[in-house]
Parts: sequence; structure tokens; C-alpha cells
Amino acid sequence: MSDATQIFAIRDFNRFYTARLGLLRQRHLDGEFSLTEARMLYEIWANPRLTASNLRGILGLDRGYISRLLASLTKRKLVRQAVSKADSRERLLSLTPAGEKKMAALNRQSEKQIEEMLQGLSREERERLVTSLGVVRSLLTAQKSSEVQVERLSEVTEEVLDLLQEYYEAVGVMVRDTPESVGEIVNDPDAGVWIATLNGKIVGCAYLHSLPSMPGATECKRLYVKPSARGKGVAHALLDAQEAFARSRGFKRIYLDSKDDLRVAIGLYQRRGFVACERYNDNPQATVFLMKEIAETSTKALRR
Amino acid sequence: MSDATQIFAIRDFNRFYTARLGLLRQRHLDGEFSLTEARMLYEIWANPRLTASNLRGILGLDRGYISRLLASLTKRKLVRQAVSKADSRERLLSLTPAGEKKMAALNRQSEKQIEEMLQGLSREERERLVTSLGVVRSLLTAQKSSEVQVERLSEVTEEVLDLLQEYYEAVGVMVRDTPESVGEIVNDPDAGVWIATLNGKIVGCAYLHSLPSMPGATECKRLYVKPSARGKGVAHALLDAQEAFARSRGFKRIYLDSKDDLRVAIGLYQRRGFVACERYNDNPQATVFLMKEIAETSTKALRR
DNA sequence: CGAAAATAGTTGCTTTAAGCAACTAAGATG
DNA sequence: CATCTTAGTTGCTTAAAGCAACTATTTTCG
Repeated sequence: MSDATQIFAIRDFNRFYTARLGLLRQRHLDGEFSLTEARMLYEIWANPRLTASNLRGILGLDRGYISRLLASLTKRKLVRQAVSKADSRERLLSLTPAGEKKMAALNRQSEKQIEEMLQGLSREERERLVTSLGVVRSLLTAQKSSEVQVERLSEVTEEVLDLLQEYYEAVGVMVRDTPESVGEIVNDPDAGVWIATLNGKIVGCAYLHSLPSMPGATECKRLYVKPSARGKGVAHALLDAQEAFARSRGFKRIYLDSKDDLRVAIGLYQRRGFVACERYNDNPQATVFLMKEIAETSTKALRR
Repeated sequence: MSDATQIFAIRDFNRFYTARLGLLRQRHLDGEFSLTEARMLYEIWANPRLTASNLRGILGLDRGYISRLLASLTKRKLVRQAVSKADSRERLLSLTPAGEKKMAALNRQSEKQIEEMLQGLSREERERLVTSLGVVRSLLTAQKSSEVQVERLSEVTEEVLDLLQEYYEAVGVMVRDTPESVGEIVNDPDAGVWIATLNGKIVGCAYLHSLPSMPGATECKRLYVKPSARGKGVAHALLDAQEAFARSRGFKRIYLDSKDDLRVAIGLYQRRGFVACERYNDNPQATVFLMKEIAETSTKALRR
């Protein structure tokens, strides 16, 4: 297939898919929210501790406009703005219970729309659809931004402790890591802490530590990316580094747990080849347990 | 994979792809045309004899707004509006030479953007991308709207002659079919004229006639769908019927010719499995020659 | 056939989405 | 401490698009 034909096929698909999704429409299916408002609600819902500036980065809109929309959503009691303790200029955004409810309704609507789209497809055809979309996505995500740097930590710094603290606050756990507790993992030759930097600034972290009760297995924990740095492949870069490390140490499987409402994160894990497994720990917060085989064959399997 | 997981995966893809398209779109605003203007120019370029009402159906915009935009494009000498002979309320839209030129520039721009998107993908990966998009598209197009009805003509009516006339005008050929000339094909047991109706109204037609010089081959000609009925699977329905007929008569291949600037049509043929072949006639207007094997194996081949 | 209904398009007016720029308040820098 | 940067707000403006009332043709149907 010639280049020109390929490009035409892609443009053609874009037009087709755009029409299919009904993008370009202004109002969300609902009527209560503009498309932009709905996107804002979604982002606030999906990203804890988001700020207006983060939203600006994600949505690519004017500061003033975002400020006004947030004011409106706040006045409608759907969004809360809490002044950040760390920086009192920032307002941490979250949904009120009423906002959560609306968001759930929006999600249901959008799910219904997709169900309609799937109407008339057999079970097998649906599988093919999802697989093909996955292929497209992984191909187009492949180009990683080179600004993201990941390294295995060799020394515990204040900055890293701050980031961990942010993670604990985000998940609502009342723990505090000390230089000693982190140092222990950092110095374990079969475990470690990875940090990701974006343009020199630390934006994400993840632990890897072995599971003594399960030989050949290691666990990824405390994977966290700052809201402002999401969607840039930071989590992928961290997991890439951890998988390479785990493979080099002879581990066969990586485990991790999550909560079922963290769907964005779980989707990401699944795209990387993680599959559901049995509960392997007694963390009461965890409701989803995933595992990935990291033996050499796994890459082949992914290609189908 | 559970239903919920599938739906989530699709929503997730939609968000991802929307963001990707958004990046492409943003730049579109750099120049002279708004996104809507560009879409309008595209539709006028791709669909001969379009009217403002057709545009309204395609773009889903307000009549008044479309009228104004068309007036602006006309004033800028990019679009021509010719009063329709058949219905003097309608204005048939077409691009002026200057408009064609702008359209070509827009196309180049958009192709360049997609090239950038493909940057970093190997030849093989690009093939996989296009194939996957094709799978997605064919799965989502599968649900044909049941309102489209296709039948092989048994009697030549005024209505059919009018539609054929519209086709000739659209392609700029000065031919006029008579009841006799059409009747000849209609009564040929190995050929025929198919017509498609949408909600009872005739909206498309196509000839099928054998190629005496090429045994086992038949040719599709005069495939035409009214602008107002495009994008509803009418052409697919016509070709489906013709292929079934051709197969039943023992034909092995269907040929057709086209012009290389009718990219939408050619894209459609390619998605159906037509592949480029040698010039098989001396039609001076034709620049593209396509052929499809319709032996039983062909469906398997399509599935890959 | 001719009156009423439908369709194609135009135009005046209004709403909505979103940007720009100037401003305040709080932090970061040096 | 003075300056520079960042987060967010607010007044003003522009661009995109809808609504509704209007004209000019067709179509329909009693």
C-alpha cells in the first residue's frame, strides 16, 4: 500500500470515527452540561488533587475561561475547591457528592451510547473491535516523549519523600515514610524505588519489592504520577524500567493491586498485558489484583 | 473480557483518539478557514451537486448559519452556487478553480499532519495501523440501516432515467439514456440495473454488464448515489446485491473504473476488497482500474 | 385545479464558547 | 528584601452557532 493511500485511509477513518462519535457537537448528550464542562467533570473525577492549572494543560483552554467554568460548577455545588496547604495559591479540585452523582449519570450515558454502537455485533466481533482499537492505540502511543527520564533511586532525598507523601494523601492513607524506611528498599538489591523526572522535575515514583511468600514474583507498589504530568507516558516509563529490572533479576511475574474505581489506571495495566489474578495480599483497600508474566515470551504474546 | 471491561476499553480509546485528533485539529485553525469552513469545502469538493440542505444533513448545523458561511465562501470566490434546473429553490454547490486550489492546500496540510503522526512507525507498523483501522471501520459500518432497499430493476421508469441523468450531469458526460438503451441491459439475464431506495425514495443506481472480451468477468458501471443519501451505506448495499448476483451467475471477478480524484469512492472500493488492476478499457476519463475476486475464498482472504 | 403544507434558503437578533489582557495574591529566586 | 514567576480572577471582546420570522418555490391532496 502506497504512502498516499495509507494517509488517505487514515484521514478517511478519522472522518468516519469523528462522525460516529458525534464529536464536534457542542452540547453533551445530556443538555445540562456543555461538552467542555463534562470533560472537566471527568478529569476532576479521574484525577485526585487536580488544580485549575492542571486542567488548563489537559484541556488546552484559556485560564480565564477555566476559572469561570469552575466557578459555575462550584456554584452549582458539583465541584469543591479546597485551598492547598502546600501552596495557598492553588485550589485542589474535587467533586461533591452531588457532582459524583452527576458524573455517574454521565458515565452511564456514555456507556449506553457505546452499547448502542456495539449493538448488532457478535461476541467475537466485539473482541475483534477491542483488539483492533488496542493495536491502534499501542502503535500511536509508541512514540514516547523523550523528556521523561526514569531512574532507580540510589539515595533518598526530601523531594522523593514529599512525592510519596502526596501519594499517601491522594489515596487517603495515614502513613509517613521516613528516610530509613525508604532507604531499606532502596538498598535491597532485589527491590527498589524508581522515580520519573519530566524536564528535570520529579513527577512520579513506584516501588518494586519482592514477595517472600511467592517465589519468582515481585510486586509493584505506590505507583504515582503527579496530576500535572499525566498522559505523558510517565507511568509507562516507570513500568518499563521496573519490568526490565525484574526480568534482569530473574523474576517471572509482577503483581500489583488497585481499586476498582481507578479505571484509568487499570486500563493502562491491562494494555500492558496485566491480567486479573487471585487476591494475593490482605490489603483491605485493594479490590483488583493483577499480574503480568514477564518471561521472554510475553512480548510475542502481545503481538498476537 | 467482560462487557463492562470492553465498554471501558472503548471509551478509553475514544478519549485517547479524540485527544489525538484534537492536536491535529488545533493547527487547522492556523490559517484562513475555521474548522467548519474547511469541512464545508471538503464536502463540496467530495460531493458533486451538493446543496445547502445536504450540507445541513452532513454537518448537522443550523440552516441560517450554513447559508451565511456559504455566502461568505461565495463572496471569497471559493464556492459557486448555481440555481438547480430541476428545482429552482436549490443551489448546486461547487468549488471555483480558486476553491479547488485552496482545497488542495488543505488536503496537503492535513496529509502532512498525518505523516507526522506516522513518524516513528516502521513500514510494517503502518500497515498494521491501517489494517486495524480498517477492521474497526468495517465492524462499525456493518450495521446497515434497514431502510435502504436494493432491487434489480425489471422495468424502466421515468424516475430511473432522471437519476441516470443526474449521474451523467455529475460526471459531466453528455449522454442521454433512453428507455430502450436501458431496457436492453435490464432484459439481459447476465446483466442488469440495480436501484436503491431509502424510505421508498430512489436514491442510487448501478449497472452491471458483462465484458465480452474477458470471460468470467463482469463490470460495475454508473454507480451513483444522490448526495443527500450518502454515508448511509447505499453504495455498499448496491455492491452487495451486484456481487451476490454476479456470483450466482458464475462470474469470478468484478471490474470497475474510476477517476483518481474520487478518493472517497476509491476508498470504499478498497475497503470492500477491490484491488488495482491493469487498464481494461479505453475510457479516456478513467484513471483508476479496480478488480475484485468474488470466488468463495475472497471473504476468507478479507478476514486475514 | 387551487389552497394548504412542505421545502430551500435568507436575514435580523441572540446565545454560547472561548480568548485576551490587565489585575491580585502568593511563592520562588537570587 | 526586591524581583520574577505562578495560580487564579475579572472585565471586555470575538467567533461560532442557534432561533425565529420571512420569501420564494414545490408538492400534496381534497
